[in-house]
Amino acid sequence: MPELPEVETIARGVDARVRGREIISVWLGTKREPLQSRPEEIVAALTGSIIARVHRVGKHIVVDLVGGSDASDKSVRRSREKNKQSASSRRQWLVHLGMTGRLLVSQPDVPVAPHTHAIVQLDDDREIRFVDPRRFGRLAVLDVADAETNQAGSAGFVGPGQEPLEISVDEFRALFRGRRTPIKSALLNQSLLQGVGNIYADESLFRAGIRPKRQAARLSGRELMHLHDAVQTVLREAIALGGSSVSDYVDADGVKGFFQLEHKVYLRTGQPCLRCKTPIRKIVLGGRSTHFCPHCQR
DNA sequence: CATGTTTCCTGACAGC
DNA sequence: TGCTGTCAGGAAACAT
Repeated sequence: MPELPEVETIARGVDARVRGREIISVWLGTKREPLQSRPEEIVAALTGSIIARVHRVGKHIVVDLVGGSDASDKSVRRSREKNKQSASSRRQWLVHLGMTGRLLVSQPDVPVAPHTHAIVQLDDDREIRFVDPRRFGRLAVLDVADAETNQAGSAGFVGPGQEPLEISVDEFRALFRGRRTPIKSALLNQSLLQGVGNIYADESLFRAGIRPKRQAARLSGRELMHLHDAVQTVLREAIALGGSSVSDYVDADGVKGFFQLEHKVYLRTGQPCLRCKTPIRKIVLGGRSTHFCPHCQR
């Protein structure tokens, strides 16, 4: 399941492969669930655009697009006129991989995998393919409004929460103030921190020595400081190793990550804690499987 | 608003 | 072998 480190790895890989390419055409499958924007809007936004950059925001892959064809779609054209951007329009293609989504850069002769929902043809004949068996992933396009609209000064999609790798300790503490929900659930809440998912929530809590069920608001300042550090350390290490390959995750080249070898609790139910040998326990918290060491985590 | 619960999907796997 | 049932889980929708 792609979380921040996996999405970062994929975004970097795709960026290195397709930056500067022009999009020639777009094919969309018949399934509706993966499309968050209207199909005509997606086709209009992508076709003829140049890929300026591919990066990550939270768990989203963001493809910055510049220029491109005039939209044949009325609402798209209307909004562009309103923003006076018809000459150098700026849009973003947002990809969320959900549980099983993949974004692949393929040669055209590579067979199209089952559950391929979108194929974006580039000017060098390669293709960006979006594949997602379980269809929890989403594609959307966004017209980027004027740069003043968001705080960071960077135009475009910013997501609902804070970036775990950029947040300060004080901001991090403030996120959990007054929250009665278990700390694990709070870590998974994307409108607080964006990018942390089930694996890295469990791993961060283990490294900080905190029980997943603890009420967020009841953690001490010191514990939150340790958790802030644990989250950042775990995410940075995971990025350095290309993410975690559990189930079928692979990066843009089809290469696996190696952080799963560093997992201390995730999917280690019943196995001895690597620090104290106590068997790792698994519980369900907010509908999510949750792994922890009952001795090391208080 | 905060929090908890249900729903969407298919592949993998257990059990018979 | 082949069927059925269960489970996984991000995020949105819905309920409390």
